[in-house]
Amino acid sequence: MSLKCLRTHYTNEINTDEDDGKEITMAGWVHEVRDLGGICFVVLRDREGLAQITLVKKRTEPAVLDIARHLPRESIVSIKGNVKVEPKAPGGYEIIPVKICVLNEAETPLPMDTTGKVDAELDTRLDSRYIDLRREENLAIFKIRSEVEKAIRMFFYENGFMETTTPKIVAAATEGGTDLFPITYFNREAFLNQSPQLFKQILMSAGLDRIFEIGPIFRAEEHDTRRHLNEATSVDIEMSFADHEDVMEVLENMIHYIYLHVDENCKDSLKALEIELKIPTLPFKKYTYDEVIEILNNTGELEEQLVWGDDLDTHSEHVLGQYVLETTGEDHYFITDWPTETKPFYAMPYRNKPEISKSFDMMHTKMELSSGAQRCHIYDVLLKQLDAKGLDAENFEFYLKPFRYGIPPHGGFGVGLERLIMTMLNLQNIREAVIFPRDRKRLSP
RNA sequence: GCCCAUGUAGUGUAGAGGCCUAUCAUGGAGCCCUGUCGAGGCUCCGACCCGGGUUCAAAUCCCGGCGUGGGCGCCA
Repeated sequence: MSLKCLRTHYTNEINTDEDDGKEITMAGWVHEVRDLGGICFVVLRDREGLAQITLVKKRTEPAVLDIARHLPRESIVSIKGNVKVEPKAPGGYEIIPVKICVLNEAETPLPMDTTGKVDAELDTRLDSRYIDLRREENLAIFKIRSEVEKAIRMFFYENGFMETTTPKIVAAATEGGTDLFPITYFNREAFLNQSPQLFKQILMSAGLDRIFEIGPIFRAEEHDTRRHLNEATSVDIEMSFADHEDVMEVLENMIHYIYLHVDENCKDSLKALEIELKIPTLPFKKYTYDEVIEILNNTGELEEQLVWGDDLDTHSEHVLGQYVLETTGEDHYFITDWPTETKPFYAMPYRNKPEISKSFDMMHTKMELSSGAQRCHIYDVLLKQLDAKGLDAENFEFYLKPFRYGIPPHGGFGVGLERLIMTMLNLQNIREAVIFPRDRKRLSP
């Protein structure tokens, strides 16, 4: 027997104009049971919403009524019945049940409330994600995240990019800058990769021309903040015969495309989250690093003046974000032309001004979302830059060799997907943007 | 890693030395009730993170541990 007979319709698939009187079967979770004595309402919930099952005492078989009245909340049921158009019912229809099949009874008490009557702390929610996602507004985040990833793929396929997958287990601590998780690989030491960077570039030498990847990255930093994860998702691209200006254009177009797609395709989820999307305006405003330093030093909001060569700390990022928002009304903007020494070795220095590089960060008012650059494709310069960062070229042999046998000028970026979701949906904690987040303290579930 | 805050029923909270046999909501069990509401009414059930200390007396004050939240650093 196929399980198809357990569900003919999702709760949002009833058409009140056509389906009145029709026999249907719905399956899902018992959201609520309200027994008023002579009449009893069971609210059934599935992924798409709620449906009211109405049992009138006088007209319902006692056995069915008895089952309904004693259903523990969140039990799994399949209910066969007839659709009755009823303006009083939420959704405009109710189901008059013929048969209630209890597929799995839930224990009580539940680890947390599913109806929105009682709040739960994030930690409690994450411990019981399977319950947490039964709440519409929490599931909505992941319905949107799914659409964001779909939009990213659509955008890149439409723009001539190939999707790739690169290894997450690597031999060497690649770029420097961040701590890596060491692992045992058979009897050798290995690491979880911090970024697909080096592999993306090798693929430019291979001639793949334009690639993108959506995949996990691992950072062993012991930071513990609302905007950091130890396992995150990176949207990475690399494109050949392109400079940093070309790359920034792709990035802003991608962000714009995603916002439009979500705005168009996630109306219910946005409503559940009470979010009105603010579509960013193209092109994004660009500030050079030099301009940023000057702007920040003129705000009078820094305790200490910045000097050329400083990286921006958290406070500076916030002050700058506010400044940009107030002067342009936009959340998204670029900071370009960073000092070469603040950027990784693979960033391309300007030929006539090697102390600055063809690199950029793409910022949101609240935090950095992306960084990218035109890459250095000149073997000798690359060696020099590795050396300047104190990195040993021998460890990068697998990466460097392709640069000797024909690699086009190229560039790319990486975007933190969770940060994108977080800023888009105004989430207060980045963990809300991951179903099962990994942070300094959390390794389960 | 540093700093600050915090830990009370399944969940979310009140309590700030004795009014604590610990508040309220939600939830669970039971009873009453025929229409949309977070339905309502009544009865009952269920908790002070752990270990020391101060005190006649500790949920409450102190110390340590652990957990959690936030900020910073670092990082994306």
